[in-house]
Amino acid sequence: MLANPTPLVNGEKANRREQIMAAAAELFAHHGFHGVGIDDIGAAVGISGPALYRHFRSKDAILGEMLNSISRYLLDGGTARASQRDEPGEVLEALVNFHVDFALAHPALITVQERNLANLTDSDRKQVRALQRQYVEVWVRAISDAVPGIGERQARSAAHAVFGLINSTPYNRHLGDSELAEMLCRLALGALHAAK
Amino acid sequence: MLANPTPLVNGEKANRREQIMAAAAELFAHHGFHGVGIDDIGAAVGISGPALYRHFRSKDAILGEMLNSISRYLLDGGTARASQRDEPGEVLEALVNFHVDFALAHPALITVQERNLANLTDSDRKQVRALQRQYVEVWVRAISDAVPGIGERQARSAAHAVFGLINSTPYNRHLGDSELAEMLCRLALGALHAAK
DNA sequence: GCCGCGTGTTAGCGCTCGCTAACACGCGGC
DNA sequence: GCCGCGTGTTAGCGAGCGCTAACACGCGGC
Repeated sequence: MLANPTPLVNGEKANRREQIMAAAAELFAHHGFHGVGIDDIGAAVGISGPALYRHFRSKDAILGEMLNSISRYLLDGGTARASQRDEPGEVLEALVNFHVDFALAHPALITVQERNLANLTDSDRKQVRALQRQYVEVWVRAISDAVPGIGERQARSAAHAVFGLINSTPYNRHLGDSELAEMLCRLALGALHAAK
Repeated sequence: MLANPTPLVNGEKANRREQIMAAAAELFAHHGFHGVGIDDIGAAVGISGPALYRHFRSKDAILGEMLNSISRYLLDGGTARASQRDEPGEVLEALVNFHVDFALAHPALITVQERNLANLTDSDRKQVRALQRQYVEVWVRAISDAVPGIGERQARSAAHAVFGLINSTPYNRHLGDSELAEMLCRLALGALHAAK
């Protein structure tokens, strides 16, 4: 699954840029952007610090590209799934499944995206914010359609809350992957059905 | 409400230590522990950098005391509320209300506690982790009692997920406080009732 | 009236950080 | 066979960090 033309992160046979981004994601998730040095990232992929500048313009650029590709992946996946279904309940369920799958497969990316927005360049942050806003809009529409009588602001709040629920995967290592996926989907849908 | 003998954070007439911790919390929440300098914290309370060392042994100590007092506040409040009720459903509801109130009143503290565990001293981290574990246990017991047939591991997972849901307050500024509180409580309880 | 103490200041040390410079080296194409 | 290019190395820069040192100053108690 998630077999991408330009794989988001796989850390296997990926080219150097992707290998670096994967390693950086783990480090940023654990220690925070400012807590990770250029040398740490280099060491994590078996080269030494300054060699990174053959692949990225700066340390900021690594984070920028990382958050941009995460946000774009979520937005593209979300809009695709939302447009493939007709039944409002099915759209919501598909979105929940999609987000849960991502959060389970890439907890480090979830963590970085949640914590490190403030460390982006102004222009990078603007781009990422725009993508995130659009992704939230997909959810807001789906929730508004599936939960009769809910207001738009309420739907937006519920969306953020459910993101928080699903994005708990980095702290949530007590169940097997498939069991956890099922649990998170059930909790998310249970929450949304109680939203109004 | 929250009228504490040793107020957690109030930023008003508090003594210097608490004033500093409140300012540091906001800064850490926004920029991350390593993204905030001693001079920034000083400036935020109207004194200059090194003067902080009259009140705290080190920058680490500020974070350590902050996270410790948050964790202790949650644990104490949680155990108190859990022991004041008998009906399982009421216990859970009281815990949800308590956590929601805290998350709404102190979004910056929520953010710091979520993101900066890794920046603690080893001994501080050990203490905080222990408190957090106990707090989770309070929830696990409440969930196990209120949701018939749920396993302990499932209850623990659900607890973490609901923490994520409630702790979305830092991103969730679209509703008024009381409306948001009601929404979060409803979502949290809706999720928990769907847990099994 | 002085002294000690609590709390503030500025200067500056030592270290680490992001990043650049200068150089090394293997490989594919003419 | 050489040359250029992609990708790596180490040395070192300037800036910023946490923290200490040395000093200033007002206030309450003897």
